[in-house]
Amino acid sequence: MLDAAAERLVAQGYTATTLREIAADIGIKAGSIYHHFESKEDLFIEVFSRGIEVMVDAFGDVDTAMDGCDRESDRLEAHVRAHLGALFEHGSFTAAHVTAFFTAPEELRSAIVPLRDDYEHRWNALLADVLPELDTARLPIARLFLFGAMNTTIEWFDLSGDLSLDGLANLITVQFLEGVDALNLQRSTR
Amino acid sequence: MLDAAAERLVAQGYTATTLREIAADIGIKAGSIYHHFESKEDLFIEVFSRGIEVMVDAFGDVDTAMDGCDRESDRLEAHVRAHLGALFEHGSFTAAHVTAFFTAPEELRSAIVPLRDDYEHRWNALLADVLPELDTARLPIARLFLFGAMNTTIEWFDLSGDLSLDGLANLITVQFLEGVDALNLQRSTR
DNA sequence: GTACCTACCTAACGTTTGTTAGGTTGGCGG
DNA sequence: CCGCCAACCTAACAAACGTTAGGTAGGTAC
Repeated sequence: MLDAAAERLVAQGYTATTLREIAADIGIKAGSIYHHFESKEDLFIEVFSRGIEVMVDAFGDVDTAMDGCDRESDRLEAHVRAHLGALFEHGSFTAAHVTAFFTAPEELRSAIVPLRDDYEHRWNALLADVLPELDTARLPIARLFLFGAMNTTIEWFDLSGDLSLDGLANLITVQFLEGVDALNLQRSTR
Repeated sequence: MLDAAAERLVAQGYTATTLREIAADIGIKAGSIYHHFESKEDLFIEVFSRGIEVMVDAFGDVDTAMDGCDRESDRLEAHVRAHLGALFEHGSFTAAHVTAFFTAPEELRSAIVPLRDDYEHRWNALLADVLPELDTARLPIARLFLFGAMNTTIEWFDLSGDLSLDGLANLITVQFLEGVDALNLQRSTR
């Protein structure tokens, strides 16, 4: 049911997604939803929360897996790959969060913001490690540029296309670190 | 009236924006809207179209103004500045387009897509000029990364903050061309 | 077997939505 | 002064929305 709600969110946004649709998707009636959640808002708070949860978990997994890694650029790329994985491989929760978060009412958003902030702080810390040369004042902006590149991929990237998620993560990382010309040098990825 | 509709779109998305709200914003009643547009869909097609129009015009202006420019990076930065200007300085049409386009129903979107494609082609041509070294197969991806960085600024950039639009355009451009470390070297902008 | 609980259903409620038919107003052209 | 038309209004319409009250089926506990 949360899955169905997340998928509808991605396709239609918050207001256009109706409880009757979600109920129909999983073969029950709209009223029955209220046995599990207090309201529409309550349901979608759970969906958005899981969206961040998936991201945070993926981030944590990479942190432990890459513990003894000395090449900082590889560590960054692994995290980029994990973020993209959360977007495309672990259900629609994260995708729903990224696409539909700003279509949700203000009260709902403010309940989610603390979780978002936590995730952003992790990225700030990571970037501070990977880019020790970078002026710390520019760090949040660098993160926002990177997030922009990563998150807008849901509007165009196709998992079944010629480019794999590994390849995409590699391209995003090298462009971010070394600039657009570095896209040439990369191994032709699949 | 189109302005009011665009502003509501930015704040609330397509479905959450009601004709009664728009009417109230400009001091008329909901039914009167139908004297100017055939339907809600019709009204928002016009809003989205103008959003692209503003971008395309801004792009064209820079093209003529930068005609005799020899530094390609300056030309790119001017176009980035123009795109950001369309987002933040010329009403809410472009902002509405970027934030709410995917919250609109499919039929409406497909009416707008040709205009979008035209604008994207102009950017592809520009990037091909600015980056002659770049493998043409990577060109659309480079554009998508750049668009990602530019368009997500509406979620965080504040015109009244410490960073000016000129400064932001400069930061985006150098990060795009030379990588994140180049953010350090830039003049501290205002 | 009785009590109970979870998971669902039916049927409606009040509200809001896009939309429409028909009426009113004010200004401009002749 | 008359006719006309654009711009607006009123008042309602059917449909769809989130939500709720009350009922039912099936399983588990004792």
